[in-house]
Amino acid sequence: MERYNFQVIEKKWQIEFSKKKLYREKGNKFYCLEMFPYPSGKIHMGHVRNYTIGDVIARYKYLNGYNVLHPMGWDAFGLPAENASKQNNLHPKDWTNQNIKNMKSQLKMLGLSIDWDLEFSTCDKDYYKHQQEIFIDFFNQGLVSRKETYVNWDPVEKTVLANEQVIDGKGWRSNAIVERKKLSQWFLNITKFSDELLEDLEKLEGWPEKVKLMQKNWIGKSFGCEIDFQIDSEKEFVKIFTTRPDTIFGASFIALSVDHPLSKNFQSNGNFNEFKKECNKTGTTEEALAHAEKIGFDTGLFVKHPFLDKKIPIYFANFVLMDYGTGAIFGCPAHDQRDFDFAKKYNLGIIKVVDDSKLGELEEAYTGSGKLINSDFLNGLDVSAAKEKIISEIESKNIGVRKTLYRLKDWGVSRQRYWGCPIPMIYLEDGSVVPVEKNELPVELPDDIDLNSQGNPLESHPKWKYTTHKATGEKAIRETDTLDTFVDSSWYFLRFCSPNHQKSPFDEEKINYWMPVDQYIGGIEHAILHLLYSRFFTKGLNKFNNKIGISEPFKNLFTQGMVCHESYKDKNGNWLYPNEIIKVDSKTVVKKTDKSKVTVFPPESMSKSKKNTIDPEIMIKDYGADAVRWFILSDSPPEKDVQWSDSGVVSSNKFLQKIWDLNYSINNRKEKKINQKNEKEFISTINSYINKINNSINDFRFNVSIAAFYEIYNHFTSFMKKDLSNSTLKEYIIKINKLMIPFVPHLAHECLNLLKCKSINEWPKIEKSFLEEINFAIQINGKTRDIIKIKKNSKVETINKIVLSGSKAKKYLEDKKIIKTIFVNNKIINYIIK
RNA sequence: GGGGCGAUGGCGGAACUGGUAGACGCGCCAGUCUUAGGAACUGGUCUCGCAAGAGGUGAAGGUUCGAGUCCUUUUCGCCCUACCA
Repeated sequence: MERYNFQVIEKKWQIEFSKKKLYREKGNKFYCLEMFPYPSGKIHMGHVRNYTIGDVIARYKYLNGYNVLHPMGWDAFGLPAENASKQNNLHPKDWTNQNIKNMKSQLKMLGLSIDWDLEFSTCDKDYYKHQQEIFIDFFNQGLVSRKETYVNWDPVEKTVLANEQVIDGKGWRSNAIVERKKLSQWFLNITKFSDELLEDLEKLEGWPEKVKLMQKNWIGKSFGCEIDFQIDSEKEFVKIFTTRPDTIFGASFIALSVDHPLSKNFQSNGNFNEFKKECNKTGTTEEALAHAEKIGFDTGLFVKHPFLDKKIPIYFANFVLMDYGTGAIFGCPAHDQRDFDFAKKYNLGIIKVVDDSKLGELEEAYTGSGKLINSDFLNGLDVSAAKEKIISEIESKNIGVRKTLYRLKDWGVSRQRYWGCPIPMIYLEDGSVVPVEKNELPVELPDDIDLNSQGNPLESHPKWKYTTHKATGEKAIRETDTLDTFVDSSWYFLRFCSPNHQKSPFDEEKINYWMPVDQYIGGIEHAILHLLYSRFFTKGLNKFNNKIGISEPFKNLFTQGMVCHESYKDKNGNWLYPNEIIKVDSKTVVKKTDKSKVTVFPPESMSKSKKNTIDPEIMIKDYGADAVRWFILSDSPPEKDVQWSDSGVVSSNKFLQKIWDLNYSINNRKEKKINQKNEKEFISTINSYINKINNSINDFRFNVSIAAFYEIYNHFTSFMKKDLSNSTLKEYIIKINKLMIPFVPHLAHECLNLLKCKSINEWPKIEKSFLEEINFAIQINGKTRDIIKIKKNSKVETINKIVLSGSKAKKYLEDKKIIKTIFVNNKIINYIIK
C-alpha cells in the first residue's frame, strides 16, 4: 500500500490555502460566518466541529461558483482575561494576544479556508473606536438611556449581570447567588424594537423553528388590559394587569408584590416585614421554585368590584413579581392554578365563570375555553368574545385600558470591569452626562492599571478618570464602566465586510454587497442573547443610520450539536482525563498508573471540570487534520450531539489512507479490456452518488455525504478488478476528489495533484443521461417481492411483461386473479391478488 | 407548571414528498496471509427457521393497495423555560 504522509502533505497545502482565497470575479456573493470565538488559549472540539461545518459550506459554495466571504476574528474582551492576569501577573492585553496567536495557529492546522486578512479583535482600539461611535449615535437617537435600577449584582465577580446572565438566581459564570443592588446603569433600549423583533421572526425562513420559538417566548408578548380597582374607604386605586379580563366576575382577591408601592404603608408592620423576609427566602433552586408554596399576607384592606356590589380582599403574595405588569393582579381561582392554590389556602371564594361542562366542584383550575357563566352581561359569550366585550366596557367606564405587555426588558450594558470597551460618556460638574466628542474617539483603555485594586481598576486610575469636556473646557469625570461584551459581538459581522475602514464603522458599499450573512453557524447556547442583540443592533443601525439597508443580519442559521465524551473517576472520586485510563475489555477500565478500577460515566458535553476533553491539537498531530475533520462530520447529523471516539478517528485516518492508495493504484493501473456494460453501470452509479452528495450537503447532512464516500470507495475497488478502462476510472476518481475538497481539503488537493488535474476549482456536474435507469419495486399485496432495474418512465405494459417473463414475483402471480394494480411511476407496482 | 424535540440492531445512525427498513461506519464472529501483532485482506452479523418463508422501527389502536413516515391514545427519555398574571 502506498503510504500517505499527512504530516508533510497537510503542512504543504496549508501554505497554499493561506495564499488562495475563495473570492471570484463573477458569481453571486456568499457570506459564510461561524460564531465569534473567545480567545481562551486553546481550541476545543466544539470549535473543530463548528469551523469544519463552516469550511465545508464555504468551500462547497466556492466550488459551485460563488464569491465567498469567510472571515475570522476574536471576541477578545471579557472577564477571564482579568482573572487570568491576576493569577499569572500578565496584562490582560498580553494574555489575550498570546491566546489569539496560539489559537490562530491551531485553527490554521485544520486547513480552513479563512481569509485571515480580515482578522480583527474586539479589543483592538480600531474596532472599539467604532463601537463607541455607534454607542453615541444610539444615544443621540434615544436608543440609550440611563436608569437607576435594581440590578443583578454578582458578589463574586463584583459586577452587574444582565437578566439573561442570571440562571436560577445565580451568576452564569461564578454560580454565586445574585444579590439585588440599586445602581445607575446604562441601558440599550431593545424594547423599542420588541414588536419588530417578534414580527420579523416570521421572515427568518432559514432559521431553526426552535430558535425562533425561544426568542418568541423570550420577548413574551401578551395581550390584556389594565384595570383600576378602587380601594374601599379610600380614594386610592390598585392598578392591575391581566390577560384574562373575561374572568373578572370570578375575581375573589387582589394580590400585590411585596415590592408594590402600597407596601410603604406597612413598613412599620413587623408581621409584614417578617412575611417579606419569608418571601425572599424562597429558594433559588429549580426544585424549590417549582414547589414553592403560595403564601400571602392579608392587608385587611378591600377593593370594590367594578361590576358587582362586592368587596374583594387585598393580599401581598409571594408569587406576584414587581417587574412584570403593574406588580398587582386580581385572582380568579377557578381559572388560574396559582390563584386556585392561593384561594384554597386562605379560604377565598372559587367562582366558576367559564363553563368547563363538568358538574361539581373544581379540583384544579380550568384554563380551557368555553362559554361564560355567572358573569352578568358576559354570559353565553366564549372566552375571546368576552375578552373583547369586557375590555371595551372597562374602557368606556374609564377604569382601565387595553394593553400589550412584553416580557423583554431593556438591556443593561454597564459592567464594573476594566477589560471591556469604555463607555464614551462623561459627567460634568453640574451633574449632566454627555457623550465624548466624536473626534476624541477612541476613549482608549489605559494600559497602566493596578489589577489588584478593589473593584474596577478604572475607578482607581485618576489620570484616566479625570478629564475635561473639550467643547466647554469644563472639568469632567469619565464613565468608568465598560460595555457588556455582548455589545462587541452584536455588530462584528458588519465590520468583517470592511475591517480596515477608518472613517466609519463600515463601508456602506461593502455592507450592501455582502450582507446579510448567508449562512451563520454556531451553538444553540446563543439562541437568545447574542442572536437577539445582533438583530437589535441591525435594526437600530438600519432605522436611524439608514446605512445598511437590511433589517435582519442572518439569513440562514444553523445550530450544531455538542461534542461529547465519557468521563472517568478513580476510586478516590477524582476525575481522570481519557489518556489516564486503559480499557482492558468492554467492561473493565483501569487507571494507567496503578491499575486500580475506574468508574465510567455516560457521554456528556466535554468540559474541563469533568476532564472528559480531547485536545484537538494532539488528535491533529496523531491522525491528521483531515481525519479529525472527517470523523467529526461522519458520526452524527451536525445538529445533534456527537460522541468523540478515538477508534472512530483511527478508522477515519485508515479510510483516508485507502483513498490515497486508490488514487495511486488508478494512476498506475495496467490497462484492461473495455466492457461497455461495465462502463455504463460504473458511471451511472457514480452519478447517483454525486446526486446523493449534493443533496446531503445542501441539507446539512454531512454524515450522509460521508457514508456515500465509503460506498463510492467500495464501488471503485470492486470495479478496479473488472474490465473497465483506465481513462474512465481516472476521469471519475478526479470528480470524486473534487467532491471531497470541502471535507478533506489537504488529501483531496494532493490526490488531484497526483493525477495532474488542472481545473480543480469547479464542482462536478451530474450527467443526467446516466441516471436513466432506476430501481423499481414489485409488490404483491403490498409486500415487496422483487426489485428490478428499468428505464425511467417505463410504462405499465412494459413492466407487466418483465414481471411475467422472469422476475422473482412471477411465481406469486401464477394461478392467481389480479383484482387491482397500483402503479406509481418510477417507484413501485403493486398487484392485489386473490 | 408551561413549551419543544425525540424513541429504528450490541453502538452511532441511513431510509427524498407514505413505496426495497437497517445504507455507511464502529463493534463482534469466522477465515486467509503472516517477522502470529491492537496490521492488511475476504466473508458473515435484526429475530425465528435447515430451507421456502414468517415476524420486525417504544406500546395500543386507526387511515391506506401499502405506514419507521400520516391520525388518535399512551409510556419513556432529552432539551429549553419558569410563580410572566
